[in-house]
Amino acid sequence: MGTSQRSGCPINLTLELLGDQWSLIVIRDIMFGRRRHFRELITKSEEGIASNVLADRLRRLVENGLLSKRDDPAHKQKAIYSLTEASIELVPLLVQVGAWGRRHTPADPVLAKRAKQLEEGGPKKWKALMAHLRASHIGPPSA
Amino acid sequence: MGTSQRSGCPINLTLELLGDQWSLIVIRDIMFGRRRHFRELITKSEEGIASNVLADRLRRLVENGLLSKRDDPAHKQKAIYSLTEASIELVPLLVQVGAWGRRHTPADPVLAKRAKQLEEGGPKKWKALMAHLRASHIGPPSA
DNA sequence: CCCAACCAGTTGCAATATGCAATCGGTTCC
DNA sequence: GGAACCGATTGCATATTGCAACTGGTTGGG
Repeated sequence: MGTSQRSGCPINLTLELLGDQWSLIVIRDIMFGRRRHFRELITKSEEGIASNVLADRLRRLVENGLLSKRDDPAHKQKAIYSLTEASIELVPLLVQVGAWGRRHTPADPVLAKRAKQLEEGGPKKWKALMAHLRASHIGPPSA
Repeated sequence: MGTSQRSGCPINLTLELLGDQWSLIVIRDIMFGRRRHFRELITKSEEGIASNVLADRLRRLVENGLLSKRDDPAHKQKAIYSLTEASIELVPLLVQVGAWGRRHTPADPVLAKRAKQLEEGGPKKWKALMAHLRASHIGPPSA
């Protein structure tokens, strides 16, 4: 799946990276669900991702610059996954995915609440969220 | 793949419908590439979709209300595929997919040109495009 | 010190999906 | 009447997914 390069269309290239059932779910959980470790992603997964698939997706997302991985200083075995600038810039895309899902799928109103707030908050709110994510995943600019 | 219902999250439900390598490519080609027939989608496909996969995706997209299918009055064998209101409302989502791809993938500048224009045109331009698509795919409101 | 719980994955296997090329029965054009 | 065109379908090799069990190592409490 690596260097396929079906075409240079930006939509196609994005789908080659993220067009599967799980990649955006993993990013959603890290972005909105505050998960940072493998175990958290597995055990708190609403959709029940399999551990081998999660391992594969995390590896590929890191490989493609959508996540970064580092050791947890407090625990030799724990790995901390963080969003990168590239994945933080998926916020507007995810907002539109949520907005469409809210209107055209039988989405649970409770789960759709955050999607609705982000959608109605507009670009201003998205940018605030993105700034917040940068602070907690990438750290201050001079760090 | 039918009634999986992994969760009621709007992002998840959207990915269950459209989260694969080809569905959004097919919609992109119908939406921006003015393809309306099976043959057009196959022979003019930049990415080279296989005919069995295209047949499957068209069937599923029709089944899920993202496309409609009708007979071509001018040719007994031809089927005309049209966008529906649901897929026309994917415009903002596709704009964001294109916008992200333009920034974060090695997209061809020529192919990225329309993505750039739509992105920079803002919601006003998207709505104009959506109105145009409604006119040519769904027909006038009182028809 | 010891053991249970926890850590990030890996392995094996069956089921499913994809990619590819050839082909089908029917239609239309010349 | 024959070639080109129509929307698919078929058969087959390969790749991906889902599931459950398991691995080697770490940590914290008693």
